[in-house]
Amino acid sequence: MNKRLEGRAPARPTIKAVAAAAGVSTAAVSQAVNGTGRISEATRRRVLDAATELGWSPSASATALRRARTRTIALVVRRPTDVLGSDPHFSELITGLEGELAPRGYGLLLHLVADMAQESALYERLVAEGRIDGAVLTDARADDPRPDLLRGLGLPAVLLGAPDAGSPVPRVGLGQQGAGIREAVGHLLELGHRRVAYVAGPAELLHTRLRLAAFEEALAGAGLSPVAVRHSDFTERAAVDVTEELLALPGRPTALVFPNDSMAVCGIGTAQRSGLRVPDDLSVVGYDNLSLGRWVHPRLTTVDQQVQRVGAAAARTLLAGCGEDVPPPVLDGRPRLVVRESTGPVPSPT
Amino acid sequence: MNKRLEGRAPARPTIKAVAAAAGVSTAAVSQAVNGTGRISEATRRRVLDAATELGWSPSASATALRRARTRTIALVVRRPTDVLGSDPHFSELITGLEGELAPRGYGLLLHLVADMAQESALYERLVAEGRIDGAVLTDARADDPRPDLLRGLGLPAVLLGAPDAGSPVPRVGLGQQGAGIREAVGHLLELGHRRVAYVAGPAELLHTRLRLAAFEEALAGAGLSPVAVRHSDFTERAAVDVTEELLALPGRPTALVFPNDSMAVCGIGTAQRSGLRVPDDLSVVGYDNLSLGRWVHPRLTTVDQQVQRVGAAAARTLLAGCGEDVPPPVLDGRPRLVVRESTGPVPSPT
DNA sequence: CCAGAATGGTTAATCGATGTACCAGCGGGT
DNA sequence: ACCCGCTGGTACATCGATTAACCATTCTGG
Repeated sequence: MNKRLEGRAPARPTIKAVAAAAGVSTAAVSQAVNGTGRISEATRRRVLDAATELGWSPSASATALRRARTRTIALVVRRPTDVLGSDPHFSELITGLEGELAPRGYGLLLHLVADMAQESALYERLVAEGRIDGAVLTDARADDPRPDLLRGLGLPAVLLGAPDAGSPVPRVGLGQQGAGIREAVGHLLELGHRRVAYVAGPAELLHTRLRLAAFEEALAGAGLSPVAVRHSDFTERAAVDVTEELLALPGRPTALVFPNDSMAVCGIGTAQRSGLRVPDDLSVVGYDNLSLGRWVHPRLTTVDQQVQRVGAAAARTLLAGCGEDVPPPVLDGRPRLVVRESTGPVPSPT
Repeated sequence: MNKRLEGRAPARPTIKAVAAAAGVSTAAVSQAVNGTGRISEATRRRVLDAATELGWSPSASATALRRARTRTIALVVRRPTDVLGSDPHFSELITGLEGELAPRGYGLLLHLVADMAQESALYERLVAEGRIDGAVLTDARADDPRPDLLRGLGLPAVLLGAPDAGSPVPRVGLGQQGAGIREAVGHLLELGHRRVAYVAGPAELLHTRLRLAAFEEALAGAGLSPVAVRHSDFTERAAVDVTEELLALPGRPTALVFPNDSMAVCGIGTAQRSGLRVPDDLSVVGYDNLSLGRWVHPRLTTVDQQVQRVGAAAARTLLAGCGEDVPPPVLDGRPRLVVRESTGPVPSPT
């Protein structure tokens, strides 16, 4: 054993080795593996056997260079500080994406950034370096710079959110985004609630606006208006602060609607801490339908928006945009309320 | 406007374009940006200016091919089914990794697999394709095939867990893994608990064993032994089932220790549902110190193992293994108990 | 029996960047 | 004047795979 060679990475076989082993040219190997060109079934099999024999797979870098395709998709997560609150959301999304990407040999490149400026700069760099074939954009903003940016860069992308034909990049998401919130409000109204408050996400996010509009509209349909609306940054900290503030209001709301489940759980905790019982004294509605909500006490009433399925659909749309031949995604349905234990009849006024 | 060109991706500038713009050869450009070779400061600046002018960055594929380096690290998440329970853990880990990788131009390639067989196969493929420079291994097993596999493949890797000099790949983690659990048991004993049960993670995971050993040892130190020990698969579902079972035991435990915070929260919910008050009737300890635990009711007593810092250290170790010049990670400290509200004095026997 | 078309490959250029080997020019020592 | 060494660059092979263009056989039909 040569000391210098110890711990050295074993040299990977190249297409040349396979060609030599199969007794053909490298071109033949390439054609055999890719199913292009004209190769007899017999040599094709010889080549494939040689390839598996040597444990060869085409070098991703070489292929990427030649074909100008990396088979890599970017997912950039933008989080102001340490917003772990909205993360289970991303876990589900990633699960959905991976389910479609992995079988086709695509990889998911994950990046974390602090703000939109960094995010834009990152896309520019990734494109300039030719590192990715496409990008999944989350957290659509009302005035989102990314679709135009990526279109300008020529990078395929999908934006998560309600479908919209006019967008520079395709949008993928359940239709009738407001439906879940409308259903939630309907549910609360049926239970007799009249004083309902809304904890919203960051005002610049598109879904925040859509849901808030749906919320106000649904209340207005019953001749009511929100007790209060507060925007938040999705942190659990904010959930607690806002909840405390809302519960201290003169005409204390009897029901609270949150923009995600983590916040709803924290809201419940805050209410309980201040001596209120959920749902006896206060009803709480979440959003996302995380598995956590099914097991806490009380079990969380929430809106299921099928993030995982949306992720899968987004992946398919994106792959199609990358020239891949995939069945077009079917994404029917809409956000639906899941009624559990955190909502109940309005407390009788004492 | 030619119809065929509409919507076409704009051609990215190459090193040739930059060379032409600066009036030098491509070799000069390469040397200028890499700081290698012998280039006068004047031309160096001319080249750099031309590069920024054209918005050029070296093609990642070309560089990867030439240098056999991709500047990409893999993180493979293995989850049997849909274990979102342990995911906030990964969010923290990823945050820690990204903090070190991104500034050095490294990307994080994320993959999800169902089991160890798939995970091993995935590494083999990623290496065969030359897609990655290194890998972060989580969830160390007692008899883990990955260190030997990756060493055999010649791929730099780090395994998260207690440092261990004898391992085929470096291990990064807080020392004294059992310290947190020991502290937790000590805390419970001080509160007067004598009947403590332990909900463990999957038996095949190394940290499960370490923590369990620490748990039993700490109890033994007080002349006690666990009321019961149950293994689980980290799902919230399991948390509920196991909790129900433990609470139905003849000599019902007065304290429960869980392997992560999500499960602990679900355990609390289950106890509450069956009419027990936490911590009055039952004390609960979690693990991980997720932000969620700080806000639920009751606030969760848990063990902080600083996943984010461990992630940063792992990234540095890995980068060093990839030949990058990084300051060696410093990872002092140990898992520490964070006492909050979910633990209290043992209920007086009625 | 031969033009013309399949069939089944091969040769060589190419993708974009890197790095070694080489060269032109210039100043200085003798 | 001549050789040496230094500075500042250039030419070209190379990384591993893909692909257009081309060539050698064998069939096919008239």
